[in-house]
Amino acid sequence: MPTFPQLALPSRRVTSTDVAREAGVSQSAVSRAFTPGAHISAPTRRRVLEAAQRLGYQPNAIARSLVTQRSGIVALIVGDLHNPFYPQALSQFAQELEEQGKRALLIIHDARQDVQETLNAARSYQIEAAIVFPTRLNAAPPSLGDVSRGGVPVLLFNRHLPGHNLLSVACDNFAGGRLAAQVLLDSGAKRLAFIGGDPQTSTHQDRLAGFTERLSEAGLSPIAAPAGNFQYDWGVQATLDMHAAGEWPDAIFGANDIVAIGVLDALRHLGRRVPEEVSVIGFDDIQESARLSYRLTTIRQPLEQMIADALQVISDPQPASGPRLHPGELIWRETVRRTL
Amino acid sequence: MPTFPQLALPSRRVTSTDVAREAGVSQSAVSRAFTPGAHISAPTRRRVLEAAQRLGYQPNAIARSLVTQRSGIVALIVGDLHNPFYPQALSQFAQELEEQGKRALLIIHDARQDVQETLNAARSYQIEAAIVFPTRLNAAPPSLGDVSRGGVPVLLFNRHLPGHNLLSVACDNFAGGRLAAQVLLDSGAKRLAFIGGDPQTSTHQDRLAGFTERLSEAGLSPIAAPAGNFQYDWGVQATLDMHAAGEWPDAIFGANDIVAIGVLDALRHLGRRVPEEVSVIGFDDIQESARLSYRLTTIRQPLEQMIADALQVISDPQPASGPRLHPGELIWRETVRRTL
DNA sequence: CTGAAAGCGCTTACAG
DNA sequence: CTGAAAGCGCTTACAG
Repeated sequence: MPTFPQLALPSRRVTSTDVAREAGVSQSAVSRAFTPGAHISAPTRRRVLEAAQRLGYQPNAIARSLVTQRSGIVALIVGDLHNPFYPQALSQFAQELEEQGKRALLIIHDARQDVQETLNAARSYQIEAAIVFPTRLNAAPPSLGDVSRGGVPVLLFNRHLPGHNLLSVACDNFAGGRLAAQVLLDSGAKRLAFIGGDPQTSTHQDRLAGFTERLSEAGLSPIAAPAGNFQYDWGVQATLDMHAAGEWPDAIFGANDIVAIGVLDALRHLGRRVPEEVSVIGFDDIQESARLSYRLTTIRQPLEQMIADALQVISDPQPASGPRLHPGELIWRETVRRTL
Repeated sequence: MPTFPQLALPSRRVTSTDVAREAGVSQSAVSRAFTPGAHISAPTRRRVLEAAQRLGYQPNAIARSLVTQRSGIVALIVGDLHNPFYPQALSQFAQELEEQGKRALLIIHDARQDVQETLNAARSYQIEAAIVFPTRLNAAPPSLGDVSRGGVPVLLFNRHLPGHNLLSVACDNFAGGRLAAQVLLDSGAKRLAFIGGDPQTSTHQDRLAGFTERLSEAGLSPIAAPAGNFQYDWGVQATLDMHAAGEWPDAIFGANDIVAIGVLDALRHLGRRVPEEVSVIGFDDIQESARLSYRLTTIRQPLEQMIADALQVISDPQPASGPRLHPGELIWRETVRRTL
């Protein structure tokens, strides 16, 4: 039979039945040939695989999902990607998922709509779990718990919702806040400020609480602790505002790295020397923080551990009992004054 | 009938048949109630929707895909997310896709494996199209075309593969390179350098070719044009290397913004003043470029247009006839010397 | 080990 | 407009 080029025709998709015919076996056999633990003889398997190869057969994961009731799809729900921390986390998640033979459905959640709706839309794809990156998610959508009761585990990453019994994996922000205070205190700082993020988030609250607690143990309290959001522009503006107000700290704890970087840029703009006049410390350890022009001292979130933990939790969801916390690690660079 | 709380039981998933029973209609009716253009009377529709509401029914998109042969899934394949340009593009794509009622499958492509394999894995999910962000993809996988012949349009975003008839949407990099040269020439530059990206990519090649062409029209040629990759560290290193070699340009065209930002940081590190001693121009206009401490003059890629175009192309794929090019736009900021 | 058959949860002609 | 029925492409007991 001569072969005709089929450039114009949309080639009909080839199914297991086609392969069965080609290989001279039953359709069940070809299914078994593609199912890891199945009972099938080596010769049969080989014939099937060869036939599949010839025909360009690829099992249909959609059909498989329908019968196995497992889609292999995990939804990654993210608000926005302005903070570089999230793309980093996102891509590591997707990569890990792939290594487990799963797929990541990326959903950009519009802050204007209800998370619940977003989750529902995802649920129709029979997702096995949803990981929520609450970049813009402040308050607790009361309905969020429903989904996890509906059989699909929902995990909040990098945040927890006090009072809601959701799965969550986060950095130990309270301890991290304490650590930041400790480092700054050790450097000799006396007038410390906190430039907050979104005040409704647990990340902001916990970091601030830890920071304040440690300060009070030293008989101090923050000379300022403005809250805003977790973005660069806010770090710049808050610093400029402080300067305009004449209230001048000798150490600043930025709620996260991107805010701290805004602080650094504003400080440079104002002509203040870091760390000679002001020490600055951040939180996250995003890649940018290591750059030549920042060299930001910061508390690193153990992303890899957190992701591994999150994946482990959703694959074997237990009733949540508070957030799962991972300790942050101090990364010494050049924005905090060395003790003499 | 009393209701029992079912906290411990994984609630069986409710199907259209359950809803049909609850509403006292046929299963077909409930399907119609959820199909936009279907013929169904308003009262029936309402009864179905109410029953669905009571039962918490959500149509199963997997089952629907199987019969309609349309999954509504578009694969977004990305190498790495180091260049902030990609997360930006990625999230805009996902958002647009959602607005069209589609879903984004995020696939992180490991540079060590064949793109073809990645594409095949995606294909098993019956994706309707694949958008490839070739962050690390240099050479042309010869098999790439197969997939597009297999019925699934594959579109390269922000790059094209000369000699391969793939769908592709990109910025007009050649014209952009010319524009960069023009701007620098107008500022009075005489000794111009290009700090390249990955030399195997069309983005690098086209930008360099346009740049060089315009220079030659002015009777000049680049005093240096080292190639490396599209990352920050390379921008730093290339600048430091130039300095060490004593070859000093009065204007630098960075292959993309993140490289140009590396250049800027290195220049600051070396104590060279921008733009007084050296002008710098980039390409992309990523968000970072607007920051207080960079204020990078650059050629903006019209991301929104490019994305809209890409989506339009994959929804109605025509035989590719070369890349679809969008003109870049000059964004004036503060790293190129103003003409006197 | 292998095949025939049922069934996953939908959509969509086909009759009425 | 509505329902009964076939069928999308698989997996998986059930017999052999």
